[in-house]
Amino acid sequence: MSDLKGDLSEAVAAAFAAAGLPADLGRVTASDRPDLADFQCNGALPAAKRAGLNPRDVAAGVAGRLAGDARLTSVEVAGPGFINLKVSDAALAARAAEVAADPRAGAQGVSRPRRIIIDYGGPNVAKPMHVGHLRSSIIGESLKRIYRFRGDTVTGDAHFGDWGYQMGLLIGAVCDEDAAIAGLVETLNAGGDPDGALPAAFEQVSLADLDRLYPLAAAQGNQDTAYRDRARKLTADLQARRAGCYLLWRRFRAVTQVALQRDFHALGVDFDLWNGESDADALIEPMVADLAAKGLLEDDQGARIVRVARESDKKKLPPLLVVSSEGSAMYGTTDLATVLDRKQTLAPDHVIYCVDQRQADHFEVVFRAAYLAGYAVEGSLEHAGFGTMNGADGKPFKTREGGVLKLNDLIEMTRAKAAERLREAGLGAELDPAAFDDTAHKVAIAALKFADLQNFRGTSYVFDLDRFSSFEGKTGPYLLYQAVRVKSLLRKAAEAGDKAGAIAIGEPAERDLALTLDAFDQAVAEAYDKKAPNAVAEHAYRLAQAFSKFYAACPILAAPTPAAKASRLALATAALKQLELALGLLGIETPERM
RNA sequence: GCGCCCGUAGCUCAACCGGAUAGAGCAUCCGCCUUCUAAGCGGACGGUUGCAGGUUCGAGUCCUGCCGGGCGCGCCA
Repeated sequence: MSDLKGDLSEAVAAAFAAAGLPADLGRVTASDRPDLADFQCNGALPAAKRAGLNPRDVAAGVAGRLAGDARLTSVEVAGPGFINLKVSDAALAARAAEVAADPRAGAQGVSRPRRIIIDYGGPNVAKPMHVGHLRSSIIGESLKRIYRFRGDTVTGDAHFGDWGYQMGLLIGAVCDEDAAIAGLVETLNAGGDPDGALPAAFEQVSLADLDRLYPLAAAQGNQDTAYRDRARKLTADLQARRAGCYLLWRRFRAVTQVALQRDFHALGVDFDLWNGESDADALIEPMVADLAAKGLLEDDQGARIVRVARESDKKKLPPLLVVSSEGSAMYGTTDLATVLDRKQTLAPDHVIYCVDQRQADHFEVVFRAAYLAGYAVEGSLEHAGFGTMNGADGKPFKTREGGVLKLNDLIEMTRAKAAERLREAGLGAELDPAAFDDTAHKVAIAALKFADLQNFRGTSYVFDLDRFSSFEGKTGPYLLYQAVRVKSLLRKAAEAGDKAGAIAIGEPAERDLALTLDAFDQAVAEAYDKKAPNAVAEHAYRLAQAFSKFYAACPILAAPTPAAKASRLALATAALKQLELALGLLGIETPERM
């Protein structure tokens, strides 16, 4: 089943071909001028250019061949050679009925499903998530759902940062602060069991400790060479699985995981794999040997590297640093090993890295090394970068106190506001406490996610607390509100025994709603192709808006005739289904009432 | 210094291979609840798309230069 736009494109393409013109120019799009037409085709302009003809004559020739199409009420040539199409109410009604009957609400799947991995470029161990982490999880989750919806087999991998220098820094910092721990680490390093039980002293280390110590240690490492060298050595010790470092690291990982799981769960973000950089560790040694065997590895300044620069590069890319002069695996090493690991375990057709745009160069280096080594097919690794979230001053977001706003605090803040708003609306008495909390949570998450996802992934944007916790206008709660109004309507209709029936289109608001329902497939396809969930967000908003206008203009339960009531109930039902599907693709859930 | 990205309404953001009159929300102002949830609907106001050239029948979109901002550039991740 294809949408009206697709059906009309076929008809217009056929008319182009019949007129001796390239059929691919017969592409139909939604009209830029809704006052003049429902759909348009601009293909006569380039066709005329190629053939050296007058574009209006070409357009008129094509229009003449479309005159008999029963779906069209008018075909007109306008401006320099646009072909304007108006579709009949009957054709719109038929399409709306298809959407109503389709579990996918009119959206098609891909013709050739692929195996996809989405790498969320996860947060680092030892650091609580702050608002900046919203983007990768929200965008990655939405992409995962969009790809899955279109028919691909998708694996989402958190890919935590848990295996680098920052771990060595933290081990050192914790030891400096607690002599007992320092002693234990030393003793265990000398000959303990890395897979043994955690010493009680290690259990005392909390996430708050790590959060407090990390920035201090990082700063110290930047200016103190001896401090840095010790951290590097501890990193190497950790990677060599010396028991003191390794067991302490396991504690770091555990306390971080608890907080991360809480935040991800609150956001409705779920990973199929909770892997981290450390999970690729076992592959590193054989991989290094393999790279050496393939002649890709060079010694340089005490480190071992793979050169990836090309003659054609505008900018000289640095090499991939595989083994540091300390013998440690680097960021790029684990990333490359992860590519290899995935090839062996999941054999993906395509991998999408949903990571901050600033890491574009890093990924280019890793991807090239992977292609050189034969760990991935050229072009199968893709960095879908996103922009940074800034404060009003254009710099990364900070609270008034100067610290970074923690994600959990943002969620709680927004949830409290949603609860207050729900109480004002009188739902405190109507819903039991559990349902009330659940609703407040859904409203808050919708507000946060939609505020982010309505922006194109690649743009950096200004984080504005008021906007993120706003419930009016182009916001998540507005979308939920429209869905909830339909649900309420359908409950009342069910009580009265009213049923949905054949769809008829008459009122302008009904036409607009039907046309908007038809545009869902295009929005999903665009989001898929461009890795841009904002296309779905935009469609969801337009649909909600079209429904709200329809709701205001066309009485449903009090429709003038039983047939009109049945038709409008069917339209409302279809709108709800598509809206909930679209919201689902954004990772937003709809409550029953609000 | 080299490279990448960005500059659109007072603010925050959109804009489908280059198409018609560049769209939303917020803010401001004016209307609409005795009828299905007013977290809503209707209307008004708001633009030389940073600047200057170029390509094109047609440029926010492509090319060149300039101005302004962000980011990256081998042992952090």
